[in-house]
Amino acid sequence: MAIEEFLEDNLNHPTADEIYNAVKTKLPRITKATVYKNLKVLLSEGLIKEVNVKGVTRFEAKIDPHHHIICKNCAKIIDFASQELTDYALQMIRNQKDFKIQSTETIFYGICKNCES
Amino acid sequence: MAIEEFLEDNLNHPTADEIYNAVKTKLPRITKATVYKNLKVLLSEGLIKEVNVKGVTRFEAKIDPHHHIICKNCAKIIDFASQELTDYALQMIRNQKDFKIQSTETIFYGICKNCES
DNA sequence: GTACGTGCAAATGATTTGCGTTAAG
DNA sequence: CTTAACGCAAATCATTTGCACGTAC
Repeated sequence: MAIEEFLEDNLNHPTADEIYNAVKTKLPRITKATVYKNLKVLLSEGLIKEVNVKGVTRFEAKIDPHHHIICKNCAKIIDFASQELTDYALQMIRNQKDFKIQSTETIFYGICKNCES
Repeated sequence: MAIEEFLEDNLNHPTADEIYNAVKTKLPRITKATVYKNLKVLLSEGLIKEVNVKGVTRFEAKIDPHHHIICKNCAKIIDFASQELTDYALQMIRNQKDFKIQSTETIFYGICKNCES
């Protein structure tokens, strides 16, 4: 189980399948079911977070709140930390009465260096 | 096909399944495959947008750029229009060099009135 | 022995694909 | 006739579930 955490720190925003393949090199007998079960546990413990892009679910080790930049072409994700932006967004929404807001995250869509040829 | 668009305007952020059920009352012989095919066409034409929450894909008629407030409990989504927030976010990211940013969207997570009992 | 995490295989659910049919120009 | 959209059934893909087993306390 600690194996998952280890992996989370290394790769950037892998899918469940990518995690499975990576862990398999260390634990050849592991199955996807086990990976999913552990991801679920880690999620419920708040140790990791899931991000959804174009219907693809990816996971990341949860550090502090941050934002994401996503390539519209290859779906690559990079983090963008900015407490300032978080604060500003929360400021904007402060008098929303139908929801009790708990957190916020901004997503930027664009094309990464690799994909603009 | 125009039927889909019609629906998009009415319901708020329905899933493919909800769209299917709604359209079926008008066109009883329609199938999910047709709904998916049309959703794909509308997406590629830029007439609708998809939003992903907790692995659930929802669709909305594309109007102008806006943000979303999502209930962590029931996954209900409501829109939050704020050009000001959009502008601020783009301002924050302006000297990002690895990505050519095209758009941005902020998501707020919270609990809706209905779900806080 | 009791409980928990595992591997495995089967089940589920969403989305996609292939294909024969149909309606419109 | 030709094309594009459709309905249908089967296929695919991600994720989940049930269950029997082995290890640790």
